[in-house]
Amino acid sequence: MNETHDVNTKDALLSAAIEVFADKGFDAATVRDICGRANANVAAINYHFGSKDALYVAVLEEVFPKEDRPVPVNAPPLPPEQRLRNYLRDLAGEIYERGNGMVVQRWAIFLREMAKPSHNLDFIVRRQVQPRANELRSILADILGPDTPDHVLAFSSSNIWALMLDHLLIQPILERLTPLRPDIMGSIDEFVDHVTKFSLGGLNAVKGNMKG
Amino acid sequence: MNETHDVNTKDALLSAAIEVFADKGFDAATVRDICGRANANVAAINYHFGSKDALYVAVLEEVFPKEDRPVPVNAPPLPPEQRLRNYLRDLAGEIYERGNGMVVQRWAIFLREMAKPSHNLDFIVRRQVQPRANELRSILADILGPDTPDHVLAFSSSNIWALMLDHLLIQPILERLTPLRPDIMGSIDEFVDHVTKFSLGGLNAVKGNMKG
DNA sequence: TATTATTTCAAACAGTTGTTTAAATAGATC
DNA sequence: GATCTATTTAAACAACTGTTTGAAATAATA
Repeated sequence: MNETHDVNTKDALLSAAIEVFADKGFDAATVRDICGRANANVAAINYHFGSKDALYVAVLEEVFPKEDRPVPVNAPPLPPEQRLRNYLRDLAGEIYERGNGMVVQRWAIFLREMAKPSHNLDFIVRRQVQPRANELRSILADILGPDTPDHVLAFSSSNIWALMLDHLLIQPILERLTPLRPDIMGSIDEFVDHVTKFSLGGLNAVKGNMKG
Repeated sequence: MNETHDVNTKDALLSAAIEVFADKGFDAATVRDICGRANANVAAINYHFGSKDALYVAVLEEVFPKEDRPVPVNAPPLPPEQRLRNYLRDLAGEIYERGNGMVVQRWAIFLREMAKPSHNLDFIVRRQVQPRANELRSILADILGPDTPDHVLAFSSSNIWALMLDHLLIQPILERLTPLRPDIMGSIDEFVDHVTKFSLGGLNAVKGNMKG
C-alpha cells in the first residue's frame, strides 16, 4: 500500500490542521484531534509550531498563498462586459468547483472569519480579497463610466461579491427551505451565466439612474 | 438610583444570554459570563433553564418570535415592482436600522448559525426566513412572469437576499479594504434605493434572457 | 408563628482545553 | 562506538468548561 512513506511530521500536522480548522473552526478545533489525524503526539504542535495560534497562522499562510493571482490576461483591451464575465467565471470556478485542492477549506475558513472576525482576518483580506476587489472595481469603473459617484461604485462592487458568495453562505439555509433543490455544483456555468446577466442588468439600471 | 428593581433572575439571565450569545457565539459564550452579567450565581442557569443548551433554545424563542410578520398590506393589488421596493425597505430597516430592540443580536445569531450551522438553524429558518422567502418568491414570480423556470426563480430569489445580507456579512471586510468608507447605517434609504434599482435591472435582464 | 416550597449560594465535581516537562528514542557528526 | 542534536513520547500541569450538590436564605402558605 506504500502508506505514508514516513512523511514529515510537521507537514502531516499542517495538513491535518487545515482539515480540522476548516471543518470545526479555530475554537472548536482541538490540538488532540489534529495530532490524532496526523498520527503525532499531543506535544507535536507546540514543538513544531510553538502554539495552536501559531499553527493557525501557518495554516492561513498555506491556504492563502502569496502570489495567487496569475498574470492579468483579463486586461482593458477586452470590453468590460466580457471582462466581468471572465472575472465571475474565474471566481465561481474557484469557489464552487470540486477537486480544487484545498480551495474548499479556504472558503470555509474565510466564511468563519467573516462571521466571527479575528485579528487574522486582516491577513486573509490582504492576501485573498484585496487584489480581487481591485480588479473588480476597475472593471465596474469601466462599465459604469468615469463620472460614477464613489458610493455607487462601492455599493455595486460589494453587490456583485455578495452574488458570488451567495451560495456559499446561503447553502445551509436553502437546504432547509427547499430540501430537494438541485445542487449548484452540477451547473456552475448556468450559475455564472445567471449572475453575469443579473449583474450587468443591475449595473445598467444603476447607471441609468445616475444620469436621470 | 432605583437600580434593578429586584427583577426576575430568570429574565435577567435571558437578557444577558441574548447579549453574550450574539456577541461571542454559543461555544465561546460561558455560563459564568452570562450569570455574571445577570448578577446571578453560576448555578442559576441550570436551575432556571436546565442547561446551557436549553437556555440557548429559550434565547432563540425570544429573539425569533412566532408571529413576526404583520398583516400583508403589501398585497397583489400593488404592482410587483412597488411590492419589491416595500419588501426591501422593510427588510433593510429591520436588519440595519439602529435602536430596533434586539434586532441587532438577532442577525448576529443568525449569521453565526449560517457560518456554522447547528441543529437549531432549522428553528431559525422556520421562524425567520421561511415566511419572508415565500413572500419574496411570490413577488418575483409576478415580476418574472408565470412561465419562469424554477431554477431562475430560485437563483433570483437568493440573489436578492444576498444583496440585502450583503453589508451584514461583508462589513468586517469592507472595513479592512477601505477603512474610511462612510457608514451604511447613515443612509439606509440610499442603500435600499440602490438595491431596488439593481435588483429590478437584474431581474429584467434575466427575464429578457429567458425569452431570447 | 410554624411549616412548607422556592430560590440562592459557595463549593466541589468530572471532563476538556492548550501547554509543559523530563525522559526516551532516533539521527547525525566526529 | 561516543557525543551531540533533533525529535518523539507519556505523563502531568494549570486553567477552564458545564453541571451537581447540599446547605443556607427567602418567600409563600397554613
